[in-house]
Amino acid sequence: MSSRKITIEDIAQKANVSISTVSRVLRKSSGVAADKREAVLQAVTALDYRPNIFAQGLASGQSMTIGVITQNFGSPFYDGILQGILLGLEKSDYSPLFADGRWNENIEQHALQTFVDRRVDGLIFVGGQLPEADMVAVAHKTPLILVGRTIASLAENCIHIDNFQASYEMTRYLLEMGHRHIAHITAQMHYQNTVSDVAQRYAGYVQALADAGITLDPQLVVEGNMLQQSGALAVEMLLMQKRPFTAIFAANDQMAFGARLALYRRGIRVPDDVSLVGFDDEMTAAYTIPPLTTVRQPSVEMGRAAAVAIMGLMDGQPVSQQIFSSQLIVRESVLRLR
Amino acid sequence: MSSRKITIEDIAQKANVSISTVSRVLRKSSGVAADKREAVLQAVTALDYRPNIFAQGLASGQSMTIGVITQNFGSPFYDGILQGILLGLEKSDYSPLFADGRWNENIEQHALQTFVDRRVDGLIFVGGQLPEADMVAVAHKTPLILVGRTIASLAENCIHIDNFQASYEMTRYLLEMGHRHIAHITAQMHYQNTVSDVAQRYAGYVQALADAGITLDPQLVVEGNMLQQSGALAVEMLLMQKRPFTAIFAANDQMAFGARLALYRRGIRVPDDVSLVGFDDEMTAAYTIPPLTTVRQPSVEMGRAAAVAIMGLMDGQPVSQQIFSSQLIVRESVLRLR
DNA sequence: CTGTTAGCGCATTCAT
DNA sequence: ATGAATGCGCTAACAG
Repeated sequence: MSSRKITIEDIAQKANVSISTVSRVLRKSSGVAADKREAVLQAVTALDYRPNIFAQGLASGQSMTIGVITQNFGSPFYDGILQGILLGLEKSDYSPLFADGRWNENIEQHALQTFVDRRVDGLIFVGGQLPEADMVAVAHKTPLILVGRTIASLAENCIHIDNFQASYEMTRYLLEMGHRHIAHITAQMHYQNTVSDVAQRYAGYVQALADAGITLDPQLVVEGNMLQQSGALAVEMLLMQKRPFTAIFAANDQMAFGARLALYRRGIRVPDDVSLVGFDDEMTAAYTIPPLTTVRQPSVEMGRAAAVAIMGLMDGQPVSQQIFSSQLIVRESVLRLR
Repeated sequence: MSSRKITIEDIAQKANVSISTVSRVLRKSSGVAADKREAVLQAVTALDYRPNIFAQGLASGQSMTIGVITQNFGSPFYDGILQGILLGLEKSDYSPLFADGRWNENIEQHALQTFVDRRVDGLIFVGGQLPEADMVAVAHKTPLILVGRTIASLAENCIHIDNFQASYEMTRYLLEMGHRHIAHITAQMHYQNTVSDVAQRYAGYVQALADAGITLDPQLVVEGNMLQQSGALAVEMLLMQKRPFTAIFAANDQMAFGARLALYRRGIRVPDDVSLVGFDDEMTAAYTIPPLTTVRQPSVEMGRAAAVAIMGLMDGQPVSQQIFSSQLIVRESVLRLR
């Protein structure tokens, strides 16, 4: 039912030029007489010509695709980044290819291999588990940008916020609201993908307390795994210790949600009895009861920046490290102590 | 720094066979002498040969990719489906290509065009806005599977739950709990020949009421757009009408979250003053205050089924419609009326 | 069973 | 500025 695929040759004929001329105007390359260019363009639309991407790739070596390796479709923060990447690439000629590493190094490695096979022109890692050495090796062969993860030797290629600073500010906020006993729900610091982020958030919390002349109470620091349920467990642990506290600072919103539920189960009111804050400003944070005070990372903007950066890299432009600023989102989950 | 790309020819030489023999063993096609096959395989691993996907595509016309058009990275339900698709494709030779239609027909159309240009071998739509006619036209040219949306003339290609039934059961549940005035937050149900999921949910609600001998009060049905905020607005509208109701059934969890917040703002307790239920069982539904009663769709399984189905289609196997069963998840957001 | 050959559609020298 | 020719790496007849 479908008419034969129309090729560059068809339009060359219709425009009374050679195929190379057609190729030229399509590739926007060197000068072509205005009239001929016009004729070509006309033929293109007239015949609804669609270049064969395989032929293009074969002949040029470029795929016009950029590979994006994420860790978890469904994680609001990461999804924001994906949206940003999509937006950033929207009006370019590049298409993104996505893969989900699922927090698993082997799967990630496999995804990477697939991308290499598919000859992606550029690579964006959103988070990631691969060892630094591997990343450096990859960066050596393919333009690469990292979002939400920082690797010292690839600092130029990283896009992220200052987690230490953001955490410091959040803790300061709590202190200013009169809180003195602030619990912190963190996560394994050696869990690679989140290591830097979480560790820095912990460090910011510690520093803010220190600067306020408050001695850190190790018992008020409990460890979760970034998922909701662990936030609930963390609260249980906190409660069991019978160590008084008036506020809980969870290293991410998901754990804050879990904490919120555990408090509810215990009949502990938020923020009346205990204040609660998170980190990430997930979509639902604004719709929890009460709305959660948290830190917003400009994920969409970061994603878009990643897209722009990778295109720059592929164009051979030098890239510079980009640190975005975060924003403290004050909502109603914190009580001001008198 | 990179040694010349090694091609099929290199391994042909090293294995002392012709390139076509190499191609044969790689393509797993017709018989090849065991020893030669072995030699080829050995050479392949020895040289770490990677077929050029463009050349393959150009010569064979196949891209070994399947395009997935979703509507919203970040929506838990859809993301579950994506995960399932990823799982289902994992050990096949196909790679998924993703695009986000963002509930916008134009963007979706654009994504589709991109996929066509990239010569995807199959297409999976997760939800979608495209008119039925377009979908049928597409299905005519490319194997296609639809998840989370039902189109009558493409019934065989659809994977979904029985939304009518699930909604009916949810409404029955509310009725059994003693509720008589049940408000429903729905969404636009456009496209004449297409009964959207939302429309079916509405229908199930209506039918359950009818079967219980209750006259539908049109004022208790308000329309949102599936996003949180619209759920909040819906509640405001409901409240303004001063029509009494004891329960709210939102067509999806996101709107239920919004509704929850609006109720909180008005000082209306859940479930003490009004019960609230949603649909989809999003991740956070279990962590809202109080935990939300909702309907679970087996999204991951559905995604996997989609992957299997599309591969079957591409193999020319006949496909049969698949209806998954949903599950009513009873949590604490519903009060039993005496 | 296996080698030879002819394209697949386009980018790119190389001439003109 | 433009046309002709070459080849990208591989698959698929086509012969043996």
